[in-house]
Amino acid sequence: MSTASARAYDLIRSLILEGRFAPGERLKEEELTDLCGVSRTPVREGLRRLAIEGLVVVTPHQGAQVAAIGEGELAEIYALRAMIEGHAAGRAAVLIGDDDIAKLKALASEMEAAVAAANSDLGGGAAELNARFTPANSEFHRIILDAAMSPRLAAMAALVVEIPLILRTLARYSDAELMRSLQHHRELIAAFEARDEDWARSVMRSHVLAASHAVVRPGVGRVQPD
Amino acid sequence: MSTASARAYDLIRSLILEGRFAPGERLKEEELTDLCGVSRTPVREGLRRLAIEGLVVVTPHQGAQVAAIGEGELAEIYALRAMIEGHAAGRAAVLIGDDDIAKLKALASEMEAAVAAANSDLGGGAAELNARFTPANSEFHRIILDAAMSPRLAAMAALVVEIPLILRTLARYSDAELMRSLQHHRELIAAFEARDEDWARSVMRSHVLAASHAVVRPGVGRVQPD
DNA sequence: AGCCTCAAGATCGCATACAATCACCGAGCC
DNA sequence: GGCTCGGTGATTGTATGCGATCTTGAGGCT
Repeated sequence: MSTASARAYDLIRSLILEGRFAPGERLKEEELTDLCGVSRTPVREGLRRLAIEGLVVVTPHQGAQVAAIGEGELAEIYALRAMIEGHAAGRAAVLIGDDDIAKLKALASEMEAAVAAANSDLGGGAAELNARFTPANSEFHRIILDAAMSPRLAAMAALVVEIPLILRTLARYSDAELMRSLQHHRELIAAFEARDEDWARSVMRSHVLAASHAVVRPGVGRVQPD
Repeated sequence: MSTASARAYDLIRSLILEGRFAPGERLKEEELTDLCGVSRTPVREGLRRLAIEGLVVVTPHQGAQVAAIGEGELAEIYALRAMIEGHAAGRAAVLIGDDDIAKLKALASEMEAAVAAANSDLGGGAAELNARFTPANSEFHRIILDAAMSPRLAAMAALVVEIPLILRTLARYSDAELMRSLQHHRELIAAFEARDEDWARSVMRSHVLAASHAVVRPGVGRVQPD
């Protein structure tokens, strides 16, 4: 059995990423104690860990609150993400194995299918798209990150890949942007098969920066409607 | 008064960076309790934080041990550091204030003086050089990182700037390498005064990569003399 | 009316006690 | 003789109690 700390961490993290807590909302330790079914000690440990990962901010004697991020910060985060994931893709290009490439292909197909289903009138639309696309997309990026074989790089990525997820940004993508994203995935796979480090890095940078512009769009999709 | 957690964290971190603990050495919580003068709870918090920063590794039910890093990992860490600090220098070039530039100049002078003193026969040599140079150098890099005004970037930097310090790498620098390092500092300041983002990033990358080659030198300066 | 003071309640930080787990070691068995 | 299997000690993980600090609201003062 895993430790209670880990379970508390996972649960709180999931709740935040699912949007069950509003950005800026205060997280009281006793509340989380009830939710997690463990004592305050492991809850505190999980909270501190999340704080270092940037999902919550803790101020001494004031407790923790869900991180709230502004437009400017989001743009900066995407710039960092382009740098980190680009680097990872470059390393992955020379280190990745054929089995992982096969998995990436399957995930790319899954994402394409998800988009096709949503575009046909039968599909449920944005919600269903999100449900199918997002997990595959996350897995896609995770495989690349793991292939880079650098725990420190992975730790850095953790600092920037999850924040945008809080905002559940997918729904804002236009059709053209989604298509471009799918093409990036295929191009990335091609770069991996060619073992071309520069190509892979470049495509990944494009992929992330494109996503950035789909998300930090002035006046559209504000986090906190006012 | 600061919290006991913070003090425990600072103390353990200092001890590791000073080399009081050998890489790979196991850190028992009760030992640290005695050293820090606080209870196990804040010691544990500090340990977990250090684990995320990569200075120690903790395995469940097995406690913490000082991170031991190999040559390959070190090269990878320097590559990451070049990326991170290069990015930071680029941002800093457009954001830094004149007061910070003045501080950088003072620190550059201090480092030059330290090298000059060590090179003259009066100076105590490598040990004294280390004592004067290293703090000024750390402060130099810290100011640039702060000027970038990005807490996430700072968090990433924390993952890679401290590891090389465990190995106390300065003593291995040749005279030529030290001179080059000093020139990099001056060039960086020039790039800041010119507000040239690309120039600053490029110089910082050179600075870090040069340091990398001074450290990960095959067969020279092994961490654990055997 | 607005601001400051201050006390009560709530919450966090730390210390300590207890429970769970692991490593080490010796005895027994194949 | 080597291997496996419990027993024991040490160490970590978790829960809880107490003191410290912050927030909040009411009351009085300017």
